[in-house]
Amino acid sequence: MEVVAVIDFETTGLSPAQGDRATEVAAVIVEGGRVVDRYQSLMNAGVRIPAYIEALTGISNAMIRSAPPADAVMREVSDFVGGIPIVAHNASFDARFWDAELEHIQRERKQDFVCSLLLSRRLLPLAPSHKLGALVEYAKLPVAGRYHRALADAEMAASLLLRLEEELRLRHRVPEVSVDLLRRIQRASKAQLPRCLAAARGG
DNA sequence: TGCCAGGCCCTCTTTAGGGCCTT
Repeated sequence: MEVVAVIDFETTGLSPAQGDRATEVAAVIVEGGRVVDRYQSLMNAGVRIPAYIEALTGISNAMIRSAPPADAVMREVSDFVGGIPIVAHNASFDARFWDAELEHIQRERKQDFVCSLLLSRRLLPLAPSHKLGALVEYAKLPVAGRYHRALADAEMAASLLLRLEEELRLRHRVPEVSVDLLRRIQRASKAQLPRCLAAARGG
């Protein structure tokens, strides 16, 4: 598989359209079946974190007060990721924040997102839940740290991505897994999936 | 004042509703 960046945001809520902002971002570069580089930073966007989200993530308002400005962090992380494909767990969420935070620094996204949640629903249909934590447990992946911290979640989503690649190679006998194949799989309906995989096998 | 996300997916569906995910 080509080089990809797996990213994760912690935020003040669910919707940038409602004024929510990022509080932490992490990106890990996956190449040759392993994580080869990492970026992580808290970020101060000047928006108060609700108490229940402080409890969820462990990221407090005090921690954010001493964090670097959100704009500076977004310049760094978007330079770090560059134009390579981005993977995230429930990518529609992270893509909305990625786009909204880039807009604050007058930048635009250069690539599409791949969603490990949609891929897991296709490729690990028997998992009792497709939450990141539940998939880590189901697939017996290493717990990389505290859930709901950006770097730990990005590392675990990267492990999940590699597990999905392995599933395609070993169970579905796909000789070469590409980002384009992942995009086709996440777009495919359950009924279309067998044909999609057969085409990827070369038959 | 009242409201408050959005996309995917399933089904007792398509003239719709509700659960799952992300924080």
